[in-house]
Amino acid sequence: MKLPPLNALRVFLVAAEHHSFTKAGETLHLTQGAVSRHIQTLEAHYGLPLFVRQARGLTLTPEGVALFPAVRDAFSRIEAASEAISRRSRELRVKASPSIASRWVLPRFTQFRNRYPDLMVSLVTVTGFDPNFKSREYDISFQACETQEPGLIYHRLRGARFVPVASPDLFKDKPRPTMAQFMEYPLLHPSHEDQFWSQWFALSGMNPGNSIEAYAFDTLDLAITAASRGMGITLAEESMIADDLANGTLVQLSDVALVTSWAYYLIYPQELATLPSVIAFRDWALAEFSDTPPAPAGSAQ
Amino acid sequence: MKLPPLNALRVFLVAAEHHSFTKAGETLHLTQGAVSRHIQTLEAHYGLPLFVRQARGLTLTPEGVALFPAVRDAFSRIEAASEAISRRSRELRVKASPSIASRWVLPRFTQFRNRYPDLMVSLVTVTGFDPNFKSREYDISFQACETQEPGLIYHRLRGARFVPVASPDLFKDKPRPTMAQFMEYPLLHPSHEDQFWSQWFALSGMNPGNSIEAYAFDTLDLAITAASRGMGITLAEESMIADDLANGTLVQLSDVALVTSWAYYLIYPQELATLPSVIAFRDWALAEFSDTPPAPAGSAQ
DNA sequence: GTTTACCATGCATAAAATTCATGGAGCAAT
DNA sequence: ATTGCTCCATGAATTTTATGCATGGTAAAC
Repeated sequence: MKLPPLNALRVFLVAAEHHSFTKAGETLHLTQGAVSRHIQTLEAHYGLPLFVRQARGLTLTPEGVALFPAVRDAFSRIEAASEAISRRSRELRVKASPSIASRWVLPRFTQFRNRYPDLMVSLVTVTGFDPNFKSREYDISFQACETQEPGLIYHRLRGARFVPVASPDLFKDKPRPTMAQFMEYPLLHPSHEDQFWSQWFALSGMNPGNSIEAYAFDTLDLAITAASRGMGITLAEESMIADDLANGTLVQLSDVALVTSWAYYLIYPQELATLPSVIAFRDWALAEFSDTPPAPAGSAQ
Repeated sequence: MKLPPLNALRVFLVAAEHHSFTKAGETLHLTQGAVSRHIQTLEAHYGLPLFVRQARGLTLTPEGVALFPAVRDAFSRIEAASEAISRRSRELRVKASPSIASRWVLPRFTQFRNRYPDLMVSLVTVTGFDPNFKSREYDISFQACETQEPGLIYHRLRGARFVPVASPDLFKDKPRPTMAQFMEYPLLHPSHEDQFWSQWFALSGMNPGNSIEAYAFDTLDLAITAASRGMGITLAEESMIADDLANGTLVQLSDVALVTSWAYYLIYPQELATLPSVIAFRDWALAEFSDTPPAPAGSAQ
C-alpha cells in the first residue's frame, strides 16, 4: 500500500475546491507558496500534473478531476468517524436515584463541572436500574446493590448506614428524646418494603411495639425532607444528611447505626472504562464519596 | 473541517491491523518509538485513548474500533483513485495504420521504450480511424488526414511524398528504367482508390496509356513489400522506405515526387494533453518523424 | 503599455518526525 | 519469588519536512 502524501492531498482538496492556490492558502492558514509546494509534491508523487495553471484561474486536469471526489469522500469519512468518537468523549451522562441525585450528587456537581468545563455532564434521575446499561441512556451510575453483573465495573463507594434524625423544631423546648421516647413521635419510614425501624430497634435491644409505621415514603430523600420539616423522626442514610446536620436542619438522635448488607457503588460498562470522561468522573466520585481512601486509579473494588 | 493528523491516522491503521506498534513500525519502516509517538499524537487530538496497552498484546478501545473501518475505507478509496490515475500515466496506447506501424513506428519503437522503460507502450494497428477517440482504444494516433476535428490536438509530422521504387533484382543486368520505360514493368498501385500513378505521370509530363493498373494493394506497406520482392515498380511514401533504400532492398527510380494534399499527423484528445506519457511520446515522435524542426513544446500546428 | 492577478521558486527558518538509547510494566516459566 | 522476555513509553539529539518571505515570471485585462 503506497499512499500519496496525505497532507498534500488535503491541500489539493482545498485548492481544487477554490480553483486557486491563493485562496486555498487563506483557508488553510498557509501562504500561497506553501500550497504551491504541496501540489508540486503531489504531482511529483503521481508523476503527472493535477492542475492546469492558466493566467485566468486554475483548472483540474482529468487526473485531478478523477482524484478529487475520492479525496473528498475519504476525508469526509474520516471526519464523520472522528466527530462521532470525539462527541462521545465530551459527553457524560450520570445516572442516580432521586435520593442520591439530590443528596449526594447535585450538591457537589458544580464542583465537578468547574473542574472539567469542556465536559457536558448531565444527570439522569430515574428510579429503576438497567443492570446492563443496555438502554444506553446513561454512561455511569450511582447504585445501591448487592450482586455484580459481568461486563460492568463496580467501584464500592460506601456501605449504607442508617441513623435516626429529626428536625430540632420537632422538640421545641423539650429535651431531645432518648431511644425509648422515639415512639412518642411519628416515625417516618424511608421505604415501603424494608423494615428499617424494626431492625434498628432490634439493634438497640428494644421492642418498638405497634407504633412502628406512621408514614412510609417512596425514597430515602423524601423521608429526610419530611423529617427536616418536622413531621417526625426518620432513619436517614448517613451520607445524605451531612449538609442538614451541619446547618442544623436536622439533628442526629443516636449514634446507633443500622448497617445494611448492601452498599453504594459507582458502576459503568467495561467498554467505557477507557473514556477520559468516565475516568475523570470516577476518580472524582471516589475521592468525594468514598468512605475509604481512594483506590489506585483503574482498580475495581 | 478539522481533520485529525493524517499521517498519524495512517500509522494508527497499520498498528490496529498488526495489534502491535513494533510490527507496525516494521511495516512502515519506522521504529517502534515513532509509531508510539504517532499514536500519542492521535490520542491527544481526540482526547481519548485508541489502544489498550496490555503486556500481552495491544487492543483497540471502542473508540479505536469505531475509527478503524472509517480510516481503512478512506485510505483504500484514496489508494484506488491513486492507482487509477497512476496507471493512466504509465500506459500509452499508440494507434497507427498498418503501413505506418510497420514502416515508421516499429523500427524506432524500441528506442522509445528504452528511453522510457517504466512506460508500458503498446501499438494498436487498425485500419479505420475513430476521429474522436471515442472508443478509447488508443491514446494517440498517427494519422494521415486533411481536416481537423475540435477537441483533438494535431501535430503535423510531414507531407506525403510518393516516389517510384523497385527492387534492384527486377532489372537483373539491365540498366534501370527511365520514366518512359516504367511501363515495361508491372506498376504496383498502393491504393485501390487514389490514382497515384496517373498523377505521378502527369507530374512528369507523360501519358502512361493503358498499362496503368497492374496490381493494386490495400495498403502502402503491401505495395512496398511487393516491390521489394521484385514484383514491379511502386510509388512509395518517402518516409516509409528509408531503411529499404539504405540496405539496397529497394532503389529509387526518379527524383520526381508526387506531393499529395494531405499530410501525416500525430493526433490525441485535448484532455490527454497533460499526461506526461502523451507529452513524452509526442515530443519524441515530433523529433523523430517530422520533416520540420520540432515545434516548441505544447504548441499544436 | 501598464496593471493586475496568479502561480513558481530560492533561501532562510520554524516545526515535525524520527532515531537512539533507556526505562518500566506485565506475563510466563523456573 | 525471581528471572527473562516482550512490549510500549519517553528524553534528548538529529534529520527531515513544511512554511514563510520576498521575488520573479506570465498571461489576461484595462
